[in-house]
Amino acid sequence: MNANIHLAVVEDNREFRRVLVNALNAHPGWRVAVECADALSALKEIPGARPDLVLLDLLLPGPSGADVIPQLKAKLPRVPIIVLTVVDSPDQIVRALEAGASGYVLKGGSTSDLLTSVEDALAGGAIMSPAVARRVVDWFQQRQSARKPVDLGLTEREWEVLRLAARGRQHGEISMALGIAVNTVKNHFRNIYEKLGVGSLTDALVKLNQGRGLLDGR
Amino acid sequence: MNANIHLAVVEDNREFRRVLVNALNAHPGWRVAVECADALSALKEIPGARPDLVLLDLLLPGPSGADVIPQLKAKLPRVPIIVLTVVDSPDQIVRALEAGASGYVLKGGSTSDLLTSVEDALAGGAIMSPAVARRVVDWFQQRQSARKPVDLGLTEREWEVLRLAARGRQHGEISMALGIAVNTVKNHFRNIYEKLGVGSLTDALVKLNQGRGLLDGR
DNA sequence: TCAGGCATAGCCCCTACGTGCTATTCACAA
DNA sequence: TTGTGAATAGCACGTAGGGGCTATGCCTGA
Repeated sequence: MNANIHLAVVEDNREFRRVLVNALNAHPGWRVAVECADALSALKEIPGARPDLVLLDLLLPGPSGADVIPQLKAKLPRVPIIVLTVVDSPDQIVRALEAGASGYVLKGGSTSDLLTSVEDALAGGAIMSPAVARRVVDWFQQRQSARKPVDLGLTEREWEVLRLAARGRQHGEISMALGIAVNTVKNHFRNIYEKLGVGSLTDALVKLNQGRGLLDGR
Repeated sequence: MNANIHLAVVEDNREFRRVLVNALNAHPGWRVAVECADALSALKEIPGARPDLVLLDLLLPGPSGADVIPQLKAKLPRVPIIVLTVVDSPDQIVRALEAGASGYVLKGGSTSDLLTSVEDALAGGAIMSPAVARRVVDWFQQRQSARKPVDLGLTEREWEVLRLAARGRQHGEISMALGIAVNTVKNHFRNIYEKLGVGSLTDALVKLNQGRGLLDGR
């Protein structure tokens, strides 16, 4: 099964690319079939070469490596992509994983660690070094805590009203559902808006989703 | 620094717990200070014992291990919790990580792998075996793709308008931002609403978030 | 006992929004 | 060439939603 594994490498730094390619070629059964220095040529050359795995740097001249992940994945859905970069922000990591990366490895680790990672990825696993995993876990926890403390003094009733509104009910329907007058519903909204410092339902929902936008990611 | 690391183990299976405790105690400098067989006693005994790390099974008689994570974390914020279980569903894994677990290890790996994991966690890293990482990555991608296929024939321009609206901009602001007339913006909305089969912005956003409710989870 | 917060409710007003209808331009495919 | 769809734009109309202002009954804590 080590027959002839073809690899693709996208990395703009010449020096580092040389080292990388040499290390990979030294591994029995592996061969670096494509080398690219930027995102555009990666998109041009990689799909045709049909490699078994892609090693991708994020910081590239021009379009970022993150941008090419979805497009590569679209053309080579079953080919694992490992991101290899110095960027260690949780957001970047999560974005890469969402885009379809199978692994995320920080530059600076040992070469043998990297080779192991590639092996794991070829075997169908996903790769996260403890440092990267730490970031992902941080992201999860911040995501969680970013949701709860949304506690800007809204009363129970106000939450009820807001939740119904967030499901698309309008004032009249809410008043029916809660068995109160429309004017009362309006009053609740009035108070909600004041507490949140906004001026419309959409604003309120945006605020509660903390600026994340209600439909980022299309 | 290996001075005297105190560990806590929560695991209902007597056999497995024995094996586990023996393996951990065999490690120089480590000592299992607390053993619990269920969630309730874990909550009672662990905070007082102030261990340096907790190994936690998810499948326990009575309350699940997942339920105790937040409470343990509240009392011992800086103590890493490693989940050690047979449960490998992405949802469970993500839930545990959100709750505050620092690592997630599947039972069935080798004991030495486990010991390495504990070391990594004590060193401040997070732990995910390739198998677990795979699940997490799957979760990310499914989360992403669960959003995309919302493709009810909206044009590029319509998405633009909608995205701005979802961030709280109103018709006038959108028209400014895009350099088009307010009437055109209204027209886009008209078409968007028709395509989505709704009658208001809120409805549209609800629809695109596929009924998930815009603020479930308060 | 009294102040203050909450839920309730009414009235008036204005405007952003949703909708019905029409029209022009451009690009692309039949 | 003609037709279809997208993007642009206008006008007119009605209403849901947001805001100013006031008021009452209830409960709780000082």
